Amino acid sequence: MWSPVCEAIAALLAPHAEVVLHDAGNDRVLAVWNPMSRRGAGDPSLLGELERLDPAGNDVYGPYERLLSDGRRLSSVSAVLRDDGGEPSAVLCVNLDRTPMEQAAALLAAFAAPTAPRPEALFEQDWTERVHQIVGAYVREHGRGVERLTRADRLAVLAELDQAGVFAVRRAVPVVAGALKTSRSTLYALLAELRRSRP
Amino acid sequence: MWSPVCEAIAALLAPHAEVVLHDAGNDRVLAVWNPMSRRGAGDPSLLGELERLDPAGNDVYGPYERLLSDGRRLSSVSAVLRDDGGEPSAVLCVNLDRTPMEQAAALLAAFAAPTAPRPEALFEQDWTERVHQIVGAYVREHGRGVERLTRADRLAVLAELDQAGVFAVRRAVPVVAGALKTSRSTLYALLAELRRSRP
DNA sequence: GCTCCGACTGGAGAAAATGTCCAACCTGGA
DNA sequence: TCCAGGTTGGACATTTTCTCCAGTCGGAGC
Repeated sequence: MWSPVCEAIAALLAPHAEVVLHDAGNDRVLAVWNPMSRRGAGDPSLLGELERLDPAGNDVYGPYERLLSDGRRLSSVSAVLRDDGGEPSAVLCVNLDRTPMEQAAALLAAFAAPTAPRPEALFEQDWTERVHQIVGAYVREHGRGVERLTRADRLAVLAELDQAGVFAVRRAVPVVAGALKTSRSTLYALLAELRRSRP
Repeated sequence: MWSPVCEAIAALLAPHAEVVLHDAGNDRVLAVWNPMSRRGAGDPSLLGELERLDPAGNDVYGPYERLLSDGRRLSSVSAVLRDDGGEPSAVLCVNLDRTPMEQAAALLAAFAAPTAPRPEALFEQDWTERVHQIVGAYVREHGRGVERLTRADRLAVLAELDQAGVFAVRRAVPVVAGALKTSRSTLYALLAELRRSRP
């Protein structure tokens, strides 16, 4: 039903864009045009996340940024496609490779800004939002709602969060526990495990 | 003695660069070429800072960034000029207005990155360094070594640090106290005062 | 020189936060 | 059904953060 739209979008953004269509009902990828990450009948769905992100009833998410495993950066937008009854029937994701533009920008920026320390760059004021972004990104990527994440998933998310320095912030643990819908206890346990494996 | 050099540099970087020559001995500005911030016989000197920043005996600092009150961004480098005896005799600062380049870069970057949340942008990993930068900038700007800052100065610096969210980081107070060469107690007192005036 | 005063200091201890532990409790699979 | 492994709330230990205070210091005024 939505295929033509997807194909058109894929064609329009031809060189570096991927279009993915998910089935909202059974957590499956329906089709991929111009694939960048290998996929086909994966597991994605984002209903869990959607509820959290969708208080205003807005059906378009992003553009948010994602990192491909090979380091390329994508700008992603997702849209919930609803059937006549207003129920979500599919989710459309468009991923645009940003690296080319970014390289150009970086080149120019480097001219303006010497190797030096960064601009004003104050501390992330609203790290709480940041936590949700990271968790949300993971959830979207893996198509499993927060409550359905496996232990390994949680470990992975924690690794990212830790990497991002979240736990250097005061009061971070309770917030993360909340975002991950888990208890403080468990979080500490996972964290310990994480640090044991890569200290 | 150094005037020709300064003049040459000023001329070379003509449009948007300022060159300032400080007397290292008596905390005075000797001369300014192509002034951007109004100055003439101000108070700058940075010996206090120099000692801290100069463990490796390197006499060139920066480029670091500074913010002009009108919002323009500068890339600054300073160099300690020594006399025959190896004693610091003057300090040369070159300030380059970065805004033009930056605007161009921003334009291009905006193309690559939609309005969305920022790139990777993880938490400042080394906020400690950051604290020193902020303090250092203030000290340089006001030409008074850390130990010679007035109460008001300290309050101002704290305001900046607080603004930058430093105190949301764990273990921040002792570090800041150290950087400000003051006691934890005093720091808490100042902080309380600060928050009382603007909560 | 002496006193007063406001600011600073180190240390003591309260309060809050962070981490650790554990027994009870799910939950899915043999 | 029972088991193993993971999770959980809560108690408790530890660490950090904050407050308080009595003592000190240095300058202004006498």
